[in-house]
Amino acid sequence: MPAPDPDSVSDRYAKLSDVVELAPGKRALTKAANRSAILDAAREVFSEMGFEAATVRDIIRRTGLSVGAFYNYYRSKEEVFDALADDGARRFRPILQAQSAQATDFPSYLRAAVGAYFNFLATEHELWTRGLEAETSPIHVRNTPELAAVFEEVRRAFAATLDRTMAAEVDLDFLAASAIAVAREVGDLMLRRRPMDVTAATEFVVSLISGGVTALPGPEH
Amino acid sequence: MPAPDPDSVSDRYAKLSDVVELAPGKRALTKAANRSAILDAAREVFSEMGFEAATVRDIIRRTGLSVGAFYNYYRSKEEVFDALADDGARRFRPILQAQSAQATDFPSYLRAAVGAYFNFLATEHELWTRGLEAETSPIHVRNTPELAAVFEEVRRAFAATLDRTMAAEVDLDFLAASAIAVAREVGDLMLRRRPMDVTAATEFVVSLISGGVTALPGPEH
Amino acid sequence: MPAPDPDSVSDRYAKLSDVVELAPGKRALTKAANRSAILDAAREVFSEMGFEAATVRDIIRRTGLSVGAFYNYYRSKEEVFDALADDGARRFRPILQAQSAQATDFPSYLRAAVGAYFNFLATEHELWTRGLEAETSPIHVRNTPELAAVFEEVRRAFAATLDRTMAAEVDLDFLAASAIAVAREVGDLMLRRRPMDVTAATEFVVSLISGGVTALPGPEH
Amino acid sequence: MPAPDPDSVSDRYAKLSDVVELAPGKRALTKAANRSAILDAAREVFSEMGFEAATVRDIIRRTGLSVGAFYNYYRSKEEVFDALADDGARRFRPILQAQSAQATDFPSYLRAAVGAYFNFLATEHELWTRGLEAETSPIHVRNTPELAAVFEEVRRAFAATLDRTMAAEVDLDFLAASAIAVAREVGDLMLRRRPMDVTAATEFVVSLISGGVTALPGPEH
DNA sequence: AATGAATGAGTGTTCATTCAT
DNA sequence: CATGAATGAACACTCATTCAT
Repeated sequence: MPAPDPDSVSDRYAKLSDVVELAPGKRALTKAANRSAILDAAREVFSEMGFEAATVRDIIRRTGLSVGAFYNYYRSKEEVFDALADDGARRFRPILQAQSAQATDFPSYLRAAVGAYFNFLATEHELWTRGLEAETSPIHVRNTPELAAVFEEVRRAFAATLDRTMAAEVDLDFLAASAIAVAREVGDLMLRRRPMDVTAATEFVVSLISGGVTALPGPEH
Repeated sequence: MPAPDPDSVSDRYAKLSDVVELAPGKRALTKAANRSAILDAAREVFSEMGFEAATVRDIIRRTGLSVGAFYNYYRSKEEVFDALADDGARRFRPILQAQSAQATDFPSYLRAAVGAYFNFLATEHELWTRGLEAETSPIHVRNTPELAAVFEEVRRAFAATLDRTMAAEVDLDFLAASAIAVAREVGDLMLRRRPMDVTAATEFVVSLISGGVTALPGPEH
Repeated sequence: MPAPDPDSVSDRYAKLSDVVELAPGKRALTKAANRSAILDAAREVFSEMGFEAATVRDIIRRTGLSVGAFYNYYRSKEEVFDALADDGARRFRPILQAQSAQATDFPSYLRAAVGAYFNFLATEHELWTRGLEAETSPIHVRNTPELAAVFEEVRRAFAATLDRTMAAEVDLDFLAASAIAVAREVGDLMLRRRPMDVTAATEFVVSLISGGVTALPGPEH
Repeated sequence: MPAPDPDSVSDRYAKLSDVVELAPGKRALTKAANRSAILDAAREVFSEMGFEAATVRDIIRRTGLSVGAFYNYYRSKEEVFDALADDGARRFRPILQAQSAQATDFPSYLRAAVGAYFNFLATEHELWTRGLEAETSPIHVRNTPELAAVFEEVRRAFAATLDRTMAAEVDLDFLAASAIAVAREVGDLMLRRRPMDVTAATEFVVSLISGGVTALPGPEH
């Protein structure tokens, strides 16, 4: 931690050594590619076996790089984990903002946020489970670092909207936590259904949170 | 060595010496105490660092016993984990059944189940965080074995009730998962509030699931 | 090792405490029985799994005694091993002496010694393999302590006879070692044949050592 | 992890870097040296204390390497053992074949095989007892993996020859076992004599097996 | 930078032995 | 003496991390 930290995922593509050549040279490309390859591999591995069980060798094995190279890009196993979280949050933020831009009241924000999340989920899903899909049946999508980050993102924005639009008499903490939890759980289920129906899932969550059981739409409908 | 193994400390509770004296002898007392001490320590350790990260040595360190003693009582790290799950389920089941006995429709069952769960949670909480309470801030109560078992219990009963009382047009999987998730999350929050208000938390969950945001009671009210 | 060593197998049946009662009391009987039970169990266990793999618990499990009792009778796992050797030697010595008493020249002594050994082997065999016989197929009778002791016994007597009756020009060390080795190996084989033919085996060894291949009798003949 | 495992140090002997330079690079040299150092150390350790009693740490202690390094080269304690056996057999086979090529009848084959074995023994001896020679007095060369393999080799060839050249009336099993045992024992003794006389030892065994005691040559003669 | 062998603390587990009861 | 729970040093093996090449 005394060192300059070359690793916040915001890749500093142009480093002194690379600048010698006019365009980002092969070196720089390789560097970015390696960094990203490690990240991808780590995503898969963490999602397949969880952080604890995953070994650094599991990760680099999928990249074709060497153990040593891993430590050139990330200082520790934990750092990749964090990088993954950053990465997820960075990818999710624009989606969230795009969808929730014109939402003003709680229901519209809720729909925007949940929709954004489910879309993100559907898009990313294959990144996390590239290939082996049905081989092992991971009853739950593991608590990947990116998911954690995304939740945090939503939780914040969500709470803010709630704050602005709801009367003070509801327990905002409880409500935010509940909504997030429902979204997480339903999102999880959604990922495992075929066909994967993002709209239906969104509708379910919005209805449940807004009007409770009685407001619920039917399934497959 | 897969055989019953008469050598382990475990459970030949009824021996001559025990029968002769009315109360369990000092030996038996110590045995029970140790077994329970290990269980308690394991509960704490698992809840603080999760099963993978927890080491057998972490567990026994808190008991003052030796590594060897651990293996006198449990055959493996996994066995304590399972014992914990059994234990939780065994303690929870009667509570759940007592509360949900006369519930016939979905709302009353929901209230019964959530109430049972929150009561169980409040009661058990100190078992899981004995002492160190605020020392580390475990953002989430970890997925302890007992919690897992309890969830399973509720999920089953819950789904059954749902099945009987709701029209076919709601997505039961989504609903059950959502209700459980909300209960889990709100329960978690409840545990960290002072004063700990079981009734309010129960009321919140029941209201949200039944009638959505608009049906929600105010906080601290 | 500073202690008086209560354990050389030559059982000191009468100990101070036992002498209080006139005849060897129940205590003494039990003591002798326990000591012998441990020895028997150890014999089996060592012969089944070898010294290293055998555990003290394996041994006492077969006696119904407690671990503690084991250490009342023998100071260590190694000590039982040694006791077993002593025991075997002590049982074998009279047999050997009886058979070789009137032997004067080398051939007659050879026959006597080999015969004694094979008889001993046949007799003891069931002690070592009580029950499970064919269950596992121990390609070789394990180098039990008693066997080692018996060999030593024969080797000595053998060398002595050799010394007296053979011209100085044969290599006595080589010869003794060879004869012993042959006896050991053939004895081993003999134990696994059905019917077990002690005479044939003896004849084979005596013939081979005396006259070489050309002097050999046919098998099953 | 049962898969070929590209991560272990082992044997991707032909790599670009190795092919470019004529001689193996320093890296490769070190690797080969370490692998061989471990093998040598294991040979010693197994021969001194036997497989069961030997610990991986005993082995690596003699190499100056770390525990981890051991597992870079061999996947388990058992694997070194097997490697040792393979190694011994591989070294012995050509010697045996060279010597027994033109042997047709039993006596000539016997002399060839025994001679081959004793020569092998004499050559290998220093490998097994490097240094400590007289320090501990290993009454018997332990049943090292290589010895076991070599025996098997001889036993097979031996039995084959026997089969072809001897009348059916001798007990081939007894005879093969006996000859092997004698060779083993005499070889053992030979190793401990100074000067070490391979020819005399061979002569002794051949004479004894062929013609028995009366055919024996004198010692040191 | 890349490589991959080396490192050694740490893991779950076993077992000879001790000792309070 | 008998008992069996407690002890802790070992054991085989793993893995994050370092570092010479």
